[in-house]
Amino acid sequence: MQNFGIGEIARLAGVATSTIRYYEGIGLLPPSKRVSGKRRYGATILEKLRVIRMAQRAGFSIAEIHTLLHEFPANTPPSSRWQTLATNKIPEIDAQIQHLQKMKWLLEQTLACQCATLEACAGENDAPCDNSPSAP
Amino acid sequence: MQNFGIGEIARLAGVATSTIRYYEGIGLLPPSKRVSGKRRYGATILEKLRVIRMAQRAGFSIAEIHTLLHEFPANTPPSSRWQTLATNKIPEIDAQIQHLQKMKWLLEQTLACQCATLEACAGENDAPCDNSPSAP
DNA sequence: GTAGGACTTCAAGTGAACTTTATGTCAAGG
DNA sequence: CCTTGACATAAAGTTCACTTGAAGTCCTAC
Repeated sequence: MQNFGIGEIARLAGVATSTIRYYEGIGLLPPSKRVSGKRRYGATILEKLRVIRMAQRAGFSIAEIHTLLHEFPANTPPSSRWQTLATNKIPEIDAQIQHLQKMKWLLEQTLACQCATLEACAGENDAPCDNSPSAP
Repeated sequence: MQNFGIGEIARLAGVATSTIRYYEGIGLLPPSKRVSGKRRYGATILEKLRVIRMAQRAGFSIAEIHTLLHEFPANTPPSSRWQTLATNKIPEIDAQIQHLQKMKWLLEQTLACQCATLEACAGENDAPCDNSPSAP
């Protein structure tokens, strides 16, 4: 069953081989079986990579995914793991959506503007929100 | 009129002095007048900094702000400048909003899930969208 | 005259998530 | 026997928008 080389896994999972090695290096994936020095994988690695990618797409950082995968007591059911992280993440996502909607509103305002100078634009249209990426 | 030191401007504008020097270094702000080697500013710098901050909050990168400020023909009215960039930016923002909404949906799905393993979760809930930050 | 504070420059560091590079090993094919 | 290609490691590079550090200048106050 342990039949795939890293290149094949990378192609099947749609990631770079360097990414897989990197994940292993930071402990996101467990050290793989080796055959004469080379990594050999079974199909389960694909599911693990899919979990990682799904979590990334859900907005989790690598550090958070590490928590999700490895920092719960061994018998914690996945639903609890997700819930712990997701209940914190959803308000973050809501805040980001709000911020983007204010950005969009601001741009639509300025599209309609006829200010004589950029400075005048800035003066008339206040900052869209306090969720600026640069805000503390 | 050219009465403010960089520290005072930084306090008034709510940015760090290093940020102002950095902006000048990359050409986002013009080289300032010097008095015995030290930067001296008039009040217009505050408006320039406000334009920059507004543009950042509207989602523009430093490079895009540079375009906005310095890479149009000198007589281009500000409304045209904004429009050129904003019409490209708004669809980007829409895409980001969509992506975040799908992330939220995905998290809500997994909150309700009872999968036995994380891998099962990943298998049942497909990737939220093709707008992944890691997508090409 | 010296201590303090604000300023100067230039170079290097930060963080996230990888990618790229340099160098080396290994088995298979011609 | 030799080349090719996939793999290995370790270290350094990438991007963005700054920040931090080191070393020095300048003016004011005591």
